[in-house]
Amino acid sequence: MAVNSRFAIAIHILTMLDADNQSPKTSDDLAGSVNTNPVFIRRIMGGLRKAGLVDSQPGVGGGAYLARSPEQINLLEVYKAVEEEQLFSLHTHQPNQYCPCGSNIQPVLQGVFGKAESALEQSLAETTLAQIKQAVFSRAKQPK
Amino acid sequence: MAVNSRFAIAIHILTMLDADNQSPKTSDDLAGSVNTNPVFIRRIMGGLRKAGLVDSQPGVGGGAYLARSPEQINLLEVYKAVEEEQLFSLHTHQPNQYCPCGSNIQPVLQGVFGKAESALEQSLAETTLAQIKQAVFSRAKQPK
DNA sequence: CGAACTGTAATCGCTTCGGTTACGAAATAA
DNA sequence: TTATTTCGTAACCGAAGCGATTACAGTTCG
Repeated sequence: MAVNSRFAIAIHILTMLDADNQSPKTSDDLAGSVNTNPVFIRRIMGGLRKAGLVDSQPGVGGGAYLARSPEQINLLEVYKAVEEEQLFSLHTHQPNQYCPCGSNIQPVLQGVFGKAESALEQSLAETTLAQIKQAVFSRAKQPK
Repeated sequence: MAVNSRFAIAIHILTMLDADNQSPKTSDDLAGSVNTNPVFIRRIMGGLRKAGLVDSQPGVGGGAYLARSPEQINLLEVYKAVEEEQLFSLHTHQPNQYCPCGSNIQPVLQGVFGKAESALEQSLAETTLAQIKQAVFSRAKQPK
């Protein structure tokens, strides 16, 4: 597991909010569907809120709800909301600068890694939250 | 850092081997350029050997060398030689099967994650080891 | 006010990562 | 044959990240 589970959980959460945007969902409700604890949900929600994807309200009857229409949320935004670091690691220690290879390989790696990461991100950008909900609930209606 | 540094190190190693394929390179030589320890190099070499990208020989004058021409090695092969797991993690615990969302979201996620991972892999497949060497050593010849 | 929420900090056990030591096997040199 | 060099692999260590859990202050509603 290279990319942690927060991304998958975030999509799960947003799909739940999209499925019924009439009343806010508590972190307890969501944790019940994800099968984890409410604090983990609220931590992920923090990133989603900073990114402007959800809002939430404390107090009785409070909870989280989508801040935008699901057609206007794509998976790349969700990804960036919960994953900050760049995908590929370079060397943990700086390579030998007296070696012609060691002193020049890192910029070259940055180039190919950046290109590959862009390809991944573009793929994620092609799917919206609305499409996810549609896929999930059309599966739900089918007989197993 | 999501994808560990082994991938970057593997490319570094292979570039070193490509730069001079006349005599085998010891894990000590390579560790000196990467700036790490020889055991770590040999561990990575194990994956590259299993994938048929390098061969190695023990004993005096031994070491590692490319098993194929650098034009016939692309970065996707290197990636798969050193990274086994799939890129995106799903839920750590199975989601609630009594929730219509929880019981259907994982296959949907598999779909979009697989598509994104394929886009990344295709991008990696477009670059060969020969191109990496060319980029590194054309940089090395330029004045800083 | 009291109950039901959120937001966040602190801590814990587990796993992975990379560094290190150790040692047996293979190949060459003398 | 013996000594030396090198690989291959296992074992262990410390550091870091992940997700679970407890705790608690702040906010909102009835």
